[in-house]
Amino acid sequence: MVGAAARDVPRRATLHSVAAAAGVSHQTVSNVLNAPDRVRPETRARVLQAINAVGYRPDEAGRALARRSSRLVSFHVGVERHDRVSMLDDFARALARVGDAHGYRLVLDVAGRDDAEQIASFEDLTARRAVDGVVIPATHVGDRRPGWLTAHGVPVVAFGRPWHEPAAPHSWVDVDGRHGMRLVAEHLVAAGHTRVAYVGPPPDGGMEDDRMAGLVDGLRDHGVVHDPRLVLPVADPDALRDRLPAFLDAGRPTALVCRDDSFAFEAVQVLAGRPGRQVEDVTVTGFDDSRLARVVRPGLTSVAQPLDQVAELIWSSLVAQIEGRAQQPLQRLIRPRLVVRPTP
Amino acid sequence: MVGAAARDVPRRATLHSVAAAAGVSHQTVSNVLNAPDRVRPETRARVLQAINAVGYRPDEAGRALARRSSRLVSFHVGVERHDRVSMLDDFARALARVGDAHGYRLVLDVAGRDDAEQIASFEDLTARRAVDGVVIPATHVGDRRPGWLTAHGVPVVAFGRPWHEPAAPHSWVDVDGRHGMRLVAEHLVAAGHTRVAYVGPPPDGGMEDDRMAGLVDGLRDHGVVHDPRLVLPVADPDALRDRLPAFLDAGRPTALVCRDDSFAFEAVQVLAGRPGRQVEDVTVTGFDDSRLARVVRPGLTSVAQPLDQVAELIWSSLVAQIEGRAQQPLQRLIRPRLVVRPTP
DNA sequence: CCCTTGCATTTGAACGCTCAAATTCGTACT
DNA sequence: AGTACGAATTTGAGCGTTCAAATGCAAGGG
Repeated sequence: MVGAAARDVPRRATLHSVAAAAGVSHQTVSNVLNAPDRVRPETRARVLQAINAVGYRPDEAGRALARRSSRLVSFHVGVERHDRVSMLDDFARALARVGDAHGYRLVLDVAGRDDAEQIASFEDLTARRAVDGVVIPATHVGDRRPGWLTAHGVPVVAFGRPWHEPAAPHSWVDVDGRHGMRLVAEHLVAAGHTRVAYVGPPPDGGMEDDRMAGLVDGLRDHGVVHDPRLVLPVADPDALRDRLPAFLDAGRPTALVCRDDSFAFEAVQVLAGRPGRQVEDVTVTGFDDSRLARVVRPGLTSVAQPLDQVAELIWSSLVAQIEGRAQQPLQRLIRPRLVVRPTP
Repeated sequence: MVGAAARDVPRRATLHSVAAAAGVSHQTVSNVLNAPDRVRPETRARVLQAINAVGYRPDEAGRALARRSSRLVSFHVGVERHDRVSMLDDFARALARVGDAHGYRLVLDVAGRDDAEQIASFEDLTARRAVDGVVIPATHVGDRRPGWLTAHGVPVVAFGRPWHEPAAPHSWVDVDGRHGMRLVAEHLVAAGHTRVAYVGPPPDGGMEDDRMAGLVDGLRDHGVVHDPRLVLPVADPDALRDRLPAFLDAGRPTALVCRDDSFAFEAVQVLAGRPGRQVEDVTVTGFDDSRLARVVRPGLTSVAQPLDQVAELIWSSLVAQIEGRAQQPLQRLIRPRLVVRPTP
């Protein structure tokens, strides 16, 4: 039953059948589709009419084979997920949408437990010419993937800086977390806070340092000296449950700047659970402006990642690389904006 | 620079070059890969050796053209997102992972604002032979997409029942929400609850009715008659903020069964905000066992959708349809399980 | 000893497109 | 009038695979 339709149909329209119908050569039909300016307007109209009459659509496999390009890009994620709140979802959507406008599509590849395994997966994918390029949606300190891909001539753009090697020659886009945290600091100082604490994972030589430094710098720029004791290093948001209350009692901060929305969310929960105190006693801020930040109460002031812009940049570089007209790697830091959510 | 590697390489290994190296014909090499049992073990070993020596990998475009199948399946989502918490993420991951095991890959298609637009997108995709089939990750009452696809011979499996037309001939997999709610009811009755309220969107002739009915039936089966006044119909979780307090005061339920985790999450927030009362005074349950249910406090007892199993079923049917050996449509209801999270 | 059978392997033709080069044709230039 | 040019169009090859049919070859039956 299923699939029968494909067999019943007299025959699939091809470049040749359309050409015959329009009284031109197959290549003229191809030109009408791929380089309309090369064909005379009257001819073009006639061909277009024939195309519509038979409902012709170019076959992707034929195209891919002839142009040696699938117009497919791998969105590569590891098999395990670390983040409690996923931005991946919104990001993948933005990427797919923008890619469509460029004539490219996104393939979801879930493979590999670590860099080595993922690199093996890239090797396979590109050797089979299954994709034209790769998007790496998140990087980590010491990430070997972008380097491998670039070294092997595979078009790639990473979302995330090469922290360990700032001069790495591959393309990347990242959100300027430091700037984001400065915005948070500015906002808090303007609201009268002077005892501002930072909550997040300990320094890792990468993003963690960057975010915290942004806060400290931002506070300083607005006349507030950050007390180094007002830092609560916790690897995982879950740990806040045990450690946050004592931390609050010891330092008495009036604001809690969290490394991301997961930490912020957990912090809010802990605050809400303190007997005899109001959640609102301490202002909590997050980062990512995830769905969590939007639904939790009190609403979380958070730093929003401009995902559409990131997607736009990624494709512009990726397409340039794929089409062989990439002058130099794209290496761009994007300034996020602050989304202020006043406690109701 | 980029892309240079592809040009420098002497020449890409093909079926022919491997065949020449192994001293056999191209077809024998093809057989070693696609039908190993057709070739003598010694020959097979020799060919395999040649394949490894040159690092040959079959070209996907060539394959797709010859077998008229891309081994690509569209994961089709609309441009707008309705859900506050997305399971899409986990679901897409599960689907991609299982698909890989079947030799298929998932393409992320973000297109269309309504059924008609999405159908146009399907039409295009299949006419270009860009994909072999489609997965529809969520259906709605009156959904026209699965019907259109099936009528046009496009392999499709929907995640979600055809509520308006139970006998619809297309393939689908769904989670038995009614059963899930029965589990919730059973759990609550066992915990001693008798005044159990339901919170969720008003009846829609589909899933909404099903979930609520499951609760009512479940309660009855365990000796509790559900008071029809203990239903709070709200279209959106946000509305709970205004309406839940009065509802609680009026009916004094001891348990709040929510249509899904978004509602449950919102309910917990409202409960936590009530002056002079404990969150724990009322037990809240959710549905989906989303990330939200896992991180909110108190932990939400929720109904877990067995996404891996769903993915497994979807691919089994999809692949059967694609390969033309589908006997009859897959129409399967899966029983979810209850994840109990005791309030600490 | 020849013919059949069946297995292993080879041959050649698609599949549907794009690219590069060749051809046609009308126009302008000498 | 003859040639040169450029634009529009056509021709033919090639992309790398699979499928169907043909061939080669050894073993078994008459």
